[in-house]
Amino acid sequence: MKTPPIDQFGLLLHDAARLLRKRFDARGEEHGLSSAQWRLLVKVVREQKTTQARLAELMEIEPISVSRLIDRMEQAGWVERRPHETDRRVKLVAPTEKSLAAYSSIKAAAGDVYSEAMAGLDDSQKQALVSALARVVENLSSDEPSSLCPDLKIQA
Amino acid sequence: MKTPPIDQFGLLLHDAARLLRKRFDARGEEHGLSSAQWRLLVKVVREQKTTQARLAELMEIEPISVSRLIDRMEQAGWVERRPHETDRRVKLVAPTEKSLAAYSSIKAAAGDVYSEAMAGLDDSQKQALVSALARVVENLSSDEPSSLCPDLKIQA
DNA sequence: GATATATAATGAGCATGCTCATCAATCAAG
DNA sequence: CTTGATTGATGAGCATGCTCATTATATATC
Repeated sequence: MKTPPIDQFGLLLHDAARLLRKRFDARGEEHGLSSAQWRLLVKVVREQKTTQARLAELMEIEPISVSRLIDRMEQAGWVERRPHETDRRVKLVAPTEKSLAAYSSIKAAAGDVYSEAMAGLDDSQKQALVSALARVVENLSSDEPSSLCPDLKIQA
Repeated sequence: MKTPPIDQFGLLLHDAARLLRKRFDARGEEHGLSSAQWRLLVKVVREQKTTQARLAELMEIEPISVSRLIDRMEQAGWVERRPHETDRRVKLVAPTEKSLAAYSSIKAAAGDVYSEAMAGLDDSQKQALVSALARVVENLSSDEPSSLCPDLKIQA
């Protein structure tokens, strides 16, 4: 296999993400959690009790998307929505016992899928891949679409 | 910024793809083509006249997804569906004049977005990123979900 | 206290992917 | 020729993201 041209970047990135998601969801039949739900659950477990707005900020998606995700996850018994003590606008999201019990085994499954995805790359290549992706995310997360920020360093 | 741990791989890949898509679609207001439609249009222009089944194979997505995409793209005047001369099951998809006229300028816009995404990476890092992504796609495209194929080489 | 603004969550509706199921047309085996 | 399997396209319905708009509550300012 030859090294692909740079202009395949978008296609490759898109396909890799889609295929990884698909693979994870296929594995997910064991636990009944989609990849999007898994990403959210990781945040919820780490934060213990969080507002939906903070989850949206952490995941860098829109609050409405969090709302829909939590709708389904609450339905499936992965998380609970509880009222805030003083601020009645807020709903605090907390993991259920079911989530905490399944957490480590799902984490292991995620690790397996990542290993499959990066099979054949050595450790330095894996590290370079993850670092480069982090740089891409950082570049594209900027508020100003045209700011190229060439001075930022990824490995500083 | 520190080098992120490997277990952020899925999150980073997902976010990078989503942000790239979002950035492209934002740029797309100039031409009225979404990133998914752009991916399909590239294939259609290259192949000139193709069946939807072949497009699905090329894009590694399901035929039904191609069908829906083409529904919208035909509506918007980017492609045409024509009957096959002998096989009445088949619909041949062809680019319109509008597509051919806009092709190069949209391609340039895509290149701009890729440049933004990979800003701050030097040429060898970009090449390594694209190669690694190609390897990931190859790993995950395999029919057998558990085949790790450790002997395949990316740069051979 | 009254009013204006900001924030948290969500409703409506769309795009892009998926699975499962269906229909029509073709091709292969007898 | 007929039966049966395969293939090309699509319908139904779901998940995950989005934008735009709305509702309810808090907070800041006059």
